[in-house]
Amino acid sequence: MPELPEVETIKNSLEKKIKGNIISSIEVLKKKSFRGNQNKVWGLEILSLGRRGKNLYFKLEKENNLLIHLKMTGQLIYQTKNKIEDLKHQRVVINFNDKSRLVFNDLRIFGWIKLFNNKDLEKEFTILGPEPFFKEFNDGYLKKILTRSRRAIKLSLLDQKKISGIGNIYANEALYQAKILPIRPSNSLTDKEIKKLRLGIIKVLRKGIKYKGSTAADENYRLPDGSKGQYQTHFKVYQKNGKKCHQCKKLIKKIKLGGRGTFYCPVCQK
DNA sequence: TGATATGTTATCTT
DNA sequence: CAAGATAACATATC
Repeated sequence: MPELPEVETIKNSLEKKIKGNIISSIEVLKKKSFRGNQNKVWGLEILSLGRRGKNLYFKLEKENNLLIHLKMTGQLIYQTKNKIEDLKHQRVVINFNDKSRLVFNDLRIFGWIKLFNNKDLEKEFTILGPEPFFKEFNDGYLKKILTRSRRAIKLSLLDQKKISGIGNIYANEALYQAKILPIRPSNSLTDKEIKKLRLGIIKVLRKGIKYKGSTAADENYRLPDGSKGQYQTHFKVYQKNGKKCHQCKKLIKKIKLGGRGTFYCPVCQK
């Protein structure tokens, strides 16, 4: 799924391709997938690209911004003029002056592109918790949000209002890295465990970015050139149920937590 | 064929 | 009242 490392990878990759491009038109093939008046941005230049949590945004001229959320199956595929090819689940197509285009392809139609002015975009971001790479995400902050809750620690990691950018894959991997069981109540973690968890989160996210995100089994995540990420080859627990733990050789277990697949080593994680 | 996968949000419950 | 739990969204795949 597109989580922080996947969206960061798409941002970095797209930046080289579309920064400075001028939008010639936007075709909305599925109404649900685009909110706002797409005609307002015709003729505007893409000044820069940014990411906040799992959100990607393009800053345009005249204080316009396109905010994009891929949800679970969204893809952003860039095609130059000699490589134009229709995809199976096209929802929005952004055409550029140089005849290249960016296709928003989304199987399940949960994802969207929204048009915002600068002020409203800022407002959208205020509800999100700090990025794991922000200074503000320190041991004290993590302790503060965890001691207030009795929910399973994994559910706290997935809460975008508390920490932004972590999804199911990286939550599972970070907890393995920190040797903490996903079902532990958030407020039961010791100071030492909180520190290990913070470092574990940062470690797996950095590794995810290094390998250009993960395209696990049955996943739709793609880079803008259509290729797959490679972090899935480094998973320690995600979708590894029934396989041996790297450290202790016992079998990785799978349970459900908050309706989501949850993977852990019953020996290494306490 | 119905269960399964998942990010976010609306809505219900404790 | 707030926090937590759960359903809903849409669709391909097994």
